[in-house]
Amino acid sequence: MNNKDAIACLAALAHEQRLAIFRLLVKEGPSGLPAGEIADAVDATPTGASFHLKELDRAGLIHATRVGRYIRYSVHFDRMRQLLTFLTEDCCQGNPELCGSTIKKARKVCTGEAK
Amino acid sequence: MNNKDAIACLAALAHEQRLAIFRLLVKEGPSGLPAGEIADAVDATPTGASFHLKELDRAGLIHATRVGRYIRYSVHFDRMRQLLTFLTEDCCQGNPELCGSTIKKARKVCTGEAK
DNA sequence: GCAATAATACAAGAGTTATTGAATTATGCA
DNA sequence: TGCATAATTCAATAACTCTTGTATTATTGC
Repeated sequence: MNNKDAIACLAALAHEQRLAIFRLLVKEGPSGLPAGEIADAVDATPTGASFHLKELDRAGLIHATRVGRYIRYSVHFDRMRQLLTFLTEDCCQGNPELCGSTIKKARKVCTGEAK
Repeated sequence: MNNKDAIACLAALAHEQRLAIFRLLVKEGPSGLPAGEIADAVDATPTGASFHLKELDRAGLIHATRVGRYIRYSVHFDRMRQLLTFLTEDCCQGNPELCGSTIKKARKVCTGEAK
């Protein structure tokens, strides 16, 4: 994950309906939900939901799979973890105790790093 | 942290210079840096840096302290943790093994929750 | 008080992103 | 084939955000 990727992710999430969609899909897990159900859940028009889903997809945060006449969307969890890692990278110059908690440990857990 | 707060944080971070500023300050830790040094580090004009610092401040992600004629900015680490928590909340309906890693654990560590 | 430095505030124009409605594509089923 | 459903694409307008330059505020030291 580089700066540009992270900005794309953050911009994608920085919108009321897109954030609601993302959190809905985070809760839902890998099986995801079809576009129509997502639109209903966040009170979006089909057109609006489609636009926002495309934005999240462009950022790499979700991905689409056609299942019959439905298109199911689910979170791209690797990408999500990469983003969280990026935001907490090198926290407090490697001294997590400085910020009063353990963001660095969190990062390790998020990413599965053993470092 | 509610939806509006999270959107403010994400929008604040979704900008090249602001993200660079934020990451610089995350690395720097609680002591922070003065505005001028930040502006130099991210190649911003004084006016531009001021605008972007204000945006990050408005989102609650950093805060300002005047020290003599300098204004030092540092990360508001609690707010940062709240944001990471918000994004990973109720991941996979509480079954972190579903997403192939341990985002839920990460969240506990981020937030210091014992739950 | 005055000059210099650090930083912010304001205003205007440019650029980008969001919303809306109508039209289009893809699939399933009778 | 023909119709209904699921979802996307396109085009136009509206709304927002960023950038730039100038002016202003706050602080230090002579």
